[in-house]
Amino acid sequence: MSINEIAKHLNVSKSTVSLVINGKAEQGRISQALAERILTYVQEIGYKPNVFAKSLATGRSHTIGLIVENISDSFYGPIALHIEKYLRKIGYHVFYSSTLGSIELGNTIVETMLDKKVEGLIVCPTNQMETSLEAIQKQQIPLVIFDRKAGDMATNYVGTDNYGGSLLAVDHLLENGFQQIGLVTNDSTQSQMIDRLNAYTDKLSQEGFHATILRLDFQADALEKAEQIKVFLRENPQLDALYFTTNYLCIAGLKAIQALNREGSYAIISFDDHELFELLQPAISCVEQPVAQIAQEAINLLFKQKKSPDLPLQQVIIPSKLIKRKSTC
Amino acid sequence: MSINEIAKHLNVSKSTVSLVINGKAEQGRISQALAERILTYVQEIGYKPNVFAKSLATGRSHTIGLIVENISDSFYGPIALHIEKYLRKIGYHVFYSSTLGSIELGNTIVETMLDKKVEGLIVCPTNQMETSLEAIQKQQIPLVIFDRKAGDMATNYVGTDNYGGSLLAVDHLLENGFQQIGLVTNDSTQSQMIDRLNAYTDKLSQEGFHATILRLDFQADALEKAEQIKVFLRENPQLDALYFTTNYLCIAGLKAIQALNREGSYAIISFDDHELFELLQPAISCVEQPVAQIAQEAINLLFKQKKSPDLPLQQVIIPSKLIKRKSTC
DNA sequence: TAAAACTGCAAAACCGGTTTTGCAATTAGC
DNA sequence: GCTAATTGCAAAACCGGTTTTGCAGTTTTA
Repeated sequence: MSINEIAKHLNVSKSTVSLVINGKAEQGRISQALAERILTYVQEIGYKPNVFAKSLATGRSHTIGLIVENISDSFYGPIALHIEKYLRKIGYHVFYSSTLGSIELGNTIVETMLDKKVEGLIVCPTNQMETSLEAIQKQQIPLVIFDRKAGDMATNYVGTDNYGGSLLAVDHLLENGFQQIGLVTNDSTQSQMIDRLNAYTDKLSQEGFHATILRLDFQADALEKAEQIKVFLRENPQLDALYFTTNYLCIAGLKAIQALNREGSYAIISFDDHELFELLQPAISCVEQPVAQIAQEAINLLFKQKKSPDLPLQQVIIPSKLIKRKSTC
Repeated sequence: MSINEIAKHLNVSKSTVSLVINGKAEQGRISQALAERILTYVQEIGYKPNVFAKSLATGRSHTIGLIVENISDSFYGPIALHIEKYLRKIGYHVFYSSTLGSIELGNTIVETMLDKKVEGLIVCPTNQMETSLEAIQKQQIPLVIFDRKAGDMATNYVGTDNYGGSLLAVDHLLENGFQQIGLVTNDSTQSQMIDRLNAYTDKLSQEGFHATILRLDFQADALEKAEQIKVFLRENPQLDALYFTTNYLCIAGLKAIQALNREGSYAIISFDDHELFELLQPAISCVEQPVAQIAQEAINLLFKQKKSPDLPLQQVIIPSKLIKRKSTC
């Protein structure tokens, strides 16, 4: 059933029907009697306007795009949930895509999202995504970056205080008397990883302790990572504590420790919480990122920019929290 | 830049441009020389057809909808990842939505997905979703249900062999000498839960053992569930083994056990694996659902129906696998 | 009481594509 | 050498909405 057929059936013009349906009867000077007749009929047949035609005429898609590294990850999943839940309430739909850290994929994903005419994008950028992101800004499409910065581009941004959170982790280990702290991170140049790493090296050099760092291949799978961690642990028998810069690295590390039968030999702390960390023996302390808050701030920024495109770009840094799970650590 | 402007600039008609762009130059009897001239210009200016206009004209959205219970869950997340990854390759985009088990939400989500003109739907149904699902079928939109059945509706369906998988779990406990097996499930009437429960009660009654069942409020949060499990464990001190019908119930159960200081007192098995189950002490055995395979089968069924709408509806049951993680259990 | 303003709606223009039809010019067929 | 078929493209119709304009008929205003 189209608006044309409705108009024909009621012997009115389709412009009249359109105005009435969209609550613009008054502005279109349609009499109340006619408006009611139209509304009644529309209700009766359960008319739903064709979304393609509507979008074509209005230029609006009521859709936003969410680009994350991996939707099945325990950090991005809850963010995706929150975003969709909130946006649905205000009449938006969400396209999602996972870059899996691939530069190439990241760029094509941005391109196809733009082709789909999303009204806004919330993006966890891959490396070298700047050109694509600039294309978004050039098209005046609201954009919020989260989790890590996109090079040194000026964008709206939401993230946790990675440096500060990382300091909390290192301090916590030091306060509990651990001095041989190994850091396990990946080799990416992403800002959040750099920040976490820097806090560690700064603090250790400041205290006069030795920094022992393992940089894992970002693209390696979990098994390979665990293998490399095993080698690292064997080569550094002096370590009494391990700091993992993300939870999936920590999981790989725990598997490595288990494989070496060294359970309980290390004080362990991780950036990012995980559902089961509190159930492990001993439980794993961590620096927690407030996921719902990150998601909500991203939405806020996005709609702020939509409302006032000329507002200056904003950076929101959310403090992270230390969760202590053991007495010894 | 619109197709009209291109046509004007090249002094040709827009129909010619459209035919050439869509590779129908031959069928439209456009000379190769003109076709090349058009293609060159189109490339030069980087023209992208307006997706709204294209969809309006063709009736196609190249979009499918994915409705799950919770996108951030460790079962649905990987399914969402796989579906999006695969569909992107063949030029489709994916809208997602989480029902969170709410009947009301489930129905409105289906409605808005239909309004968006998705070309297909992959749905993990809530209770009482039948009317909405029938609306989908009436509109001839390809539909695949997964994880659980939608009442006794005839639909395409993909799921694991819940009864068989559940038998594997119970058998495994029995084979290892445990005879006082408690079952922790939720109170939903969803088919997959019923199947898992039935395998348990059937097997126990067949072996002449007593069934001890806790049905948790489906909507309760994790903390409440853990509390109820604590009560259950206190009231049933005879239990030597626990079978949880999903991994999140198992997690709640582990927390309850920890709170009661009864670690190691039970043989534990769970339906659905979890990233960290293998790291726990003792590690948790489970019945694993092959997530990627479920996702791929759902896609296959969807596109089969798209291709041949009159094909009979299909049910694909994928065998589940027992993962043994301890010597004692 | 004639010009001005307002009322209530239809008609038209527009959004940007796809697909069918039509028509002059050329080629083929006999 | 005249008709029929084919070529190469333009023009028109269509998808289904929104928004602006136009135009009688009525009511106000001076």
